[in-house]
Amino acid sequence: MNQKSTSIETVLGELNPPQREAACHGPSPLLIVAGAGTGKTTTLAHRVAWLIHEGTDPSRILLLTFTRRASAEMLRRVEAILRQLEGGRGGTAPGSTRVWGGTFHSIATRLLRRFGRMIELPSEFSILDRGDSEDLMASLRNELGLGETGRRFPKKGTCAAIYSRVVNTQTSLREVIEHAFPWCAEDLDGLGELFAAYVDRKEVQHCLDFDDLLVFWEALLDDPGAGPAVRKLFDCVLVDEYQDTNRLQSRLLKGLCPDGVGLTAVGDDAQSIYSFRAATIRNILDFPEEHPGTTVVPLEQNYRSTQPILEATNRVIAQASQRHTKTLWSDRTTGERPVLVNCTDEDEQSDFVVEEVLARREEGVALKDQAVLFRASHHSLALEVELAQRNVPFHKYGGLRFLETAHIKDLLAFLKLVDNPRDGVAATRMLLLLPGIGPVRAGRMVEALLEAGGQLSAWNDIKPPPPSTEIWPSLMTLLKRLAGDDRAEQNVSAELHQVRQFYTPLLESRYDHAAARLRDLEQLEQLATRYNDRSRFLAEITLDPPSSTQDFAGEPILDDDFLVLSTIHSAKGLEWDSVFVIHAADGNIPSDMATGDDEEIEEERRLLYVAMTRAKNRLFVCYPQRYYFRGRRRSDAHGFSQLSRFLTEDVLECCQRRTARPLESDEADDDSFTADVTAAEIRRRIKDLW
DNA sequence: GTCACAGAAATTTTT
DNA sequence: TTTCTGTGAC
Repeated sequence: MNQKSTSIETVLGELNPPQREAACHGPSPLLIVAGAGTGKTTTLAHRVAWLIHEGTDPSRILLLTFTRRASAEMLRRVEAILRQLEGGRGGTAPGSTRVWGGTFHSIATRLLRRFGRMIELPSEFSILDRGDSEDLMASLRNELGLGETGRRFPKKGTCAAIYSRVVNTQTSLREVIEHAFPWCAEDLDGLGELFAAYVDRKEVQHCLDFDDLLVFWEALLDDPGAGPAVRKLFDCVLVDEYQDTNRLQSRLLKGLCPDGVGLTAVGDDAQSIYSFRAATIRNILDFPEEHPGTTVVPLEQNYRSTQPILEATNRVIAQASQRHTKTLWSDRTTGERPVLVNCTDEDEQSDFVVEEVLARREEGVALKDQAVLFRASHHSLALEVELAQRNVPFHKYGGLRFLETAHIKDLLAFLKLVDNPRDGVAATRMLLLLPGIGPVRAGRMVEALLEAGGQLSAWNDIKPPPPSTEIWPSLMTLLKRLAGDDRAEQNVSAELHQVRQFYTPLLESRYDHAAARLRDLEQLEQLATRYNDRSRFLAEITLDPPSSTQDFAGEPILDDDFLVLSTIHSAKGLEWDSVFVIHAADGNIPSDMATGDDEEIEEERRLLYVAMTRAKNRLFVCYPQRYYFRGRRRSDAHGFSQLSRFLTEDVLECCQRRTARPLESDEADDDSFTADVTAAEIRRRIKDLW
């Protein structure tokens, strides 16, 4: 006993006073306002460990995080602390804490599978990812004839975005359209009709989309039977990244902890960057009113960055209009000031980044400890080409996911259909792969399937169109084998293998670069070897898709070193020794797509703030002065850009300024370079004569 | 009904 | 560069 309390003291001794106050706070509601790099993860991990140490049953703790990766990291640290407390006397093996950890969506899935029946939801449901929702919207739009009004109807992606916003903000369709999608005002009625059909169809098909997971979780909490049962599961609920939750999510917390007892939220209003997903900064600002008796603990000591970097980032965020004021400070007072890098164009920017990254590596900073951050996924394309040419390994996070590529979705459609034969989205996708089957025929076949209550045998008597007569029986055999009872001992990977054998010839006739795509399929198969439960595999891969190609490769090789390329959104919560923010020009940050109103612009400011605060020791902010308009006839057409409006004089005072062009180049080099440009220019001008 | 091709249009961030 | 829409052949 005595020895144990000594060691908890030692463990807590690693924390500064506010961190410690937060970690050891009692059961009343707690809001930790944690600035960038202030040891938020450490504090939260210590809090969980402290709760367990104080006697809370780990399986009665719910830890909600933004990604599953964040959840895994947090639990790993909790376990490490617990092991420390036990003095290595065993007991806390990795993965043994049994804390409920995951994203809102994955926890929703678990709860709904278990309690869904109490609100008349089938426990066997499939999850539609964003692309699936869009596909369903598209086919319903055609069925309803909404595209035939002469004017063009909003695209499927826009429809899905509007729908999701309505659900997540819990406001009326009219309001959402007026505020966020004014150009769709004329389609108000059509959209209403479409959304009604969408809701009905999901019900018939036993499918839930991402938003449904949250909506039905709330329904569970509101239900007189299920609500208390769910609430009874948890003594403590902790939420990370609270600034990026939406109204619906805050209501879920209220439903879980109506009186706020056992509730902890952690976040930083200055880092709220997900309003496009209906996240609202109001959640964190209003938390104390929503949960009376809240203790607010601010964390302001930054352990990540040097003071010179913080000075610049503090000035970026100081211009924000509404925020919970806090000034971050660090006792790492020495260090280089951030560098503003002036590049003539994008190629020079890429050059600069590659050179500088390699120079850092020479100094002993591994590639893995360096990152290049950008606003939009395509901003890194030129850099990717340059890195590939110079054999610099890199991983890219964010942007188009592996799972969203057509061939992967094709392969998974077979499995999804077998898993839930009512899943019309999967069925349609699969059927369209067959020659001679188009949207009309596929629609009829799906209808027949649904009428038969999802019995695949409904297709036994189908007469396929001539081009598919040969392949049809083998498809039916495949589906029956996958759906058969003897599959109990089958690994998901083995199932995928069977599908792949059937699918390969279809893929080869349908897509270019078949070899590369087939490799992807093999990797997916590899990934699936860890799963024996098909439903779980499908749910997990949908809710938490592998975020980079490399994630497929299983265990990372230890000496594998690579540069990180990431969208700013995907960089949330992470940190690197050296950070390069590229394309810091107006139009990119803030994005031209997001300068509609002041709130959007404020969010773009926070985005730049998030990017810059990822850096520990070195920070480079690059901007190309000139952009070429690619693709069109005149290859020399270009425009000049302005430095991002958020990098004001005030901020620049804290920075060094540099040009990307190497200064050491002697005059001869300079001359030859100029001559080169001139020759190219002359050639272009000659071409322009035609 | 399906498919292949052509031309036009749009183009962020993600559970 | 991808995605959508329209057209015409089978």
